[in-house]
Amino acid sequence: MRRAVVRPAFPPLTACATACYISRPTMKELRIRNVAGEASVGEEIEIKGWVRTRRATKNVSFVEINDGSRLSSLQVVLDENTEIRSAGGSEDADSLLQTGASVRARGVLQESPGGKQEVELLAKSIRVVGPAPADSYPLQKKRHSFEFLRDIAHLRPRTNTFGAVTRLRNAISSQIHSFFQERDFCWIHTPIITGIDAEGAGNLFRVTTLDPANPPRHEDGTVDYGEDFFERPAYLAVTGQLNVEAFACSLERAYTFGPTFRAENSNTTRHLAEFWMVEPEVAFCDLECNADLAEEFLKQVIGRVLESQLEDMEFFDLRIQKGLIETLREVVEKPFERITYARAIELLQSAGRPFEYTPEFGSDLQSEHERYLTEEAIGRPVVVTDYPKEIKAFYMKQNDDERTVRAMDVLVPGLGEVIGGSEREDDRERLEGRMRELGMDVESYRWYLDLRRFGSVPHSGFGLGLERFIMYASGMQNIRDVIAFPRTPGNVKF
RNA sequence: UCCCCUGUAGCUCAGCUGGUAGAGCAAUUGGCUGUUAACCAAUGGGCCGCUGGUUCGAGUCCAGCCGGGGGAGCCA
Repeated sequence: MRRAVVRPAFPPLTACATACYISRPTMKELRIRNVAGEASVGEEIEIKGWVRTRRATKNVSFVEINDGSRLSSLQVVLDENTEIRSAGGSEDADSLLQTGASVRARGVLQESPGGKQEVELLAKSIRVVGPAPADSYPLQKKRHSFEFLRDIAHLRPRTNTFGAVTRLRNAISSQIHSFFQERDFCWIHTPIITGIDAEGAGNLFRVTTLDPANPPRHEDGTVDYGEDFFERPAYLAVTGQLNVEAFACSLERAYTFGPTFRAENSNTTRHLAEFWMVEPEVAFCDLECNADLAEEFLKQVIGRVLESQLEDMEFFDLRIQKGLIETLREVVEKPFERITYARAIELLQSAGRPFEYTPEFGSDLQSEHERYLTEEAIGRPVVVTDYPKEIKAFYMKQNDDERTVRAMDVLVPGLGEVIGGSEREDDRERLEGRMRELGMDVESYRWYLDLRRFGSVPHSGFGLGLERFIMYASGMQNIRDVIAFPRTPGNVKF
C-alpha cells in the first residue's frame, strides 16, 4: 500500500514554520507562542486552547485563549460575521463560550488596535470543543489563593502562576541535563527501591508485598521479612548517592536526577514526602573541585533560564517576588564567597545581635544562621566548608584535624541551604572505622566499602533539591506550589 | 512531632460586650461605539466545618473532633 506525503503531527520546532500541519494542508495550526514568529498579518491560522476570559460589548466580543505554550493568551475577536459552533451542536453555542471552555478558533491574524497586544485573531469561526459550566467551574477570571488552588491541583495548571511554574520547572530540568551532558557526565538511573535502611537520613517508606494484617512471623513474634518479595526489608530510596558513587568510580563523571522519598512527618513550606533530587558525583575531584562544580552549575542553569523563560520570569518578578530577576542576575555574575564552618561561627558570634540558637562550634547552623551569613554578613551566595564530623554524614572525608570533615553547603540569599555535598571518604579503614563508631551495620555496606578496596580514588559530589531550586528561581514561597501533585503527610489525593 | 493562627456565599473576607447574615469579586440577566482587572444596572446565591454543652436566644461563649495555613525541628 502506497502512502501519500507524510507530514509529522508534531514536527520539531525548527521545522514548524514550514511543516506544522495536521491533516489540513491549507490551515496553519499554531501554538500561541509561535504565532508571532510563524504567521504574518493577514494570514489565516487556527489555534486551540482554553478560554481565560471573555469581554463582550454589543457588537464585538473578546476572548482570551491560552494554550499553555506561553504565559500570554491570544486575543480572539468575535464580530457579527464569526460563526460560533459547539461540538455538541448546541443551538446556543455562544453561551457556552465562557471561561474554562476548550475551543478551536480559526481566523485571520491582524494587528491589534488595542494597546495590550501586538496582534490578535479576527475569528471566522470558533468552536467550543468542551464547555465548562460557569456555575460549577472553580477557576474564575480573578486571582485565587494558592491554598485554594491546592485543593484543585488538577485544574491549577490552567492558571498563570502554575503554568509559569510548570514551564520553569521544565526549563530548569532541561538545563540541568544540558549542564552535565555538555561536561561529559553520564546520567545514572539509580534504583528507587533500596535495601539500605540507614544513611541517617530520616524515616523511610517500606516496600513490601506482605499482608499488613497478617504477616509471616518469627517464633519471637517479629515479622519475617525473609518471606517478603526481596527476602529482606526494602524501602524507597532517600538518595541515589551511594549507588552513583559506584559509577563515578568507573565513568568518572556521573549524576542522578530523579524522585526520592522521605517518610518524615514534617509539615513545612520546604518539605515534601516525594521530591526530585540532582546528585552529581565526580572521581579525581576534591572539595574545591566540588565547590567549583556547584558554583558553575547554579550560575549556568539560572543564567540560561533567565534567558529562555524571560516572559515567565518577568511575571514572577512582577507578581510573586519583587526584585527576583535582579537577585538572580547577581548570583550569575558575582563570585561565590567561600568560608570554613569555623569562620562562619566566628562571623555569627561577632554579629552583634541575638539569635534564637546561640552559635557555637559543634552545633549545626540553624536557618537563621544561614540566612544571616548569606544575606547580611556576606550579601551573596556563600559556600561553607569543613563542618564538625558529628553533624555530618558518615561517608564524608575526615580532615587531619580529627574533628572536621570535607563537607560543603551552598547558602543563597532568600532561601538558605540550596546544595549540600562533600568530598567522600576514600580510605577504607577510616570509613569503616567511622561506621563502627556510629554503630552502623557494616556488613550491609560491604559493597560500598569495596569501592575503597579496589582502585579507590578521591571523589566528591553534592545534592540539590529540585523543588527548592525552583522555589529559589521563581520566588514561590511554598514547595507544594512548585510540583505537579505534592505528597505531604496526609495528602495523596491526586 | 511541638507551638501559634484559622474554618461564615463559588472565591477573598467583615460580622463589636450573645439578639436571628453582610461586602467586594465571580455567576445570571439586561445595557453599552474595540474590550483588556472592561464598564453600568438588576437578580439569584448561606446545615456560619462537625458533634455536644451553657443560655430565653449562639456565626459569636465553652468542650471535643475534623480540615486548612504559618513557624520550629528534621532535612533537600
